[in-house]
Amino acid sequence: MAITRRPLREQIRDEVLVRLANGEYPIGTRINEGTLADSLGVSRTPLREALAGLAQEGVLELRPNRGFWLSPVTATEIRETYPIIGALEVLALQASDPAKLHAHAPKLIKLADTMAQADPVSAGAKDDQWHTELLKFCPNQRLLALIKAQKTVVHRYERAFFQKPKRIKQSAAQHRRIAEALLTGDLDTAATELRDNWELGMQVLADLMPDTP
Amino acid sequence: MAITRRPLREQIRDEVLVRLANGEYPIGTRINEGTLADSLGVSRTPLREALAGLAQEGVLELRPNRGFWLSPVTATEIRETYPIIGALEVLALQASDPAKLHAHAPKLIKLADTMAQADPVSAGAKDDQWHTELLKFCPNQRLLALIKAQKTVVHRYERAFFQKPKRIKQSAAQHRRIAEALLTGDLDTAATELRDNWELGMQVLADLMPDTP
DNA sequence: ACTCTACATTCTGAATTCAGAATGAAGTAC
DNA sequence: GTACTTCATTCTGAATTCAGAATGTAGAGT
Repeated sequence: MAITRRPLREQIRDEVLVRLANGEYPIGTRINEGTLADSLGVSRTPLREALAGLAQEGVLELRPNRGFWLSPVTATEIRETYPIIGALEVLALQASDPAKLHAHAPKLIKLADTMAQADPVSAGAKDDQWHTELLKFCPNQRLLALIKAQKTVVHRYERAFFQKPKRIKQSAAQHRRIAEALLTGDLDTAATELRDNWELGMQVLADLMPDTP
Repeated sequence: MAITRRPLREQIRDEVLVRLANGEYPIGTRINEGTLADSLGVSRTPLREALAGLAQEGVLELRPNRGFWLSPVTATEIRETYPIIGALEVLALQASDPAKLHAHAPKLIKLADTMAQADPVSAGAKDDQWHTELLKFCPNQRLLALIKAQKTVVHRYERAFFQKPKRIKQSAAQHRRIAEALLTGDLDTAATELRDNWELGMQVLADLMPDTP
């Protein structure tokens, strides 16, 4: 067995993200370090390190002498983050080997079709999976890490997006068009469609958010 | 007077970055937390928080049970980071108000000309200043913060780039062309030239680096 | 009744302490 | 003389403790 000596701080990070995704902490409230540390069964030191990391990524907010807060994500924040992810994914796509993308396109088409029939609960995971597959030939590891970090910030809002089955279909159709463009070797179209894919997410979610709290 | 109660961890971060920029710590060595904490006059707790933040950005490396290391930047890392910065700056440019860019172009041209005559020591600062001025109308604060973070990683290699006066001139000329494109409202050309500007930096620095240590 | 102040409580930010992993040196076997 | 093992030392990772800031409440004064 692979002896997993993962740093406590990383395990904490993952667990906190899971709890956030489950909506266990109400938005807009303060995180009580002591209470959370107790509930996790660890001390405040590694917990603070984990929270500080999440704050640096933008998942949490750290107010001086006021601790960590789950500030409600504003429409502004959505409008700022999604274009970043879009641009980074386009860059990752352009950095990938076109031949490999071409060979991989059929699988991406299949995955898109699977997603089209997914229910709102599992659609988010399918969407994630598709994007991961799309970028798996990108050799720029730093870029992939950065994309992952940015996605973490908005990850818990995916659920809201896929609430309406229509959007699942819409998004899956975009995925299909991207994959088809890769099949014909039309990288420019693929890039444009990919940007649009994130643009759609931005528009929908920004509209759902309170405007300027 | 504005009573500055800046968190210790941020002050430490800045001080460590200054020392890194001054080349006070030899590349490829381990950072001794205790020693550094003593030399800074603080305890290891906030120091670790600061170092963890730098590690997350990629300035340092954190090996499990081996502490923080100043791993030598490889050619690979340069080749991975610069395109990211380039893509993000292009996005920031495209998100800016064209009218404001147009009005600001003369100042950018002037700054470019100033930089063309700078010596290798001050050229880096001039370069930074120019890029800051270029992006100052970008309304996407998160994007600007991300760009700043990415630049931190490669910042201490700027010095090497501007060692040769020829490169200062080259870079300044690119800046001028970008500004001129903004003056005529040709945003596409400006974006392309901006990408090339980072491409040039990447090529030169990657060649200077040891290949695959 | 309302407001302002003083004080007690709670929580964060930082220092200190403790436990366990990694490193290096000494000693022994071959 | 060389290689392997054992043990002491050093350093990281985590827990605990301490100091000071923020918040909430009770009581005095108007």
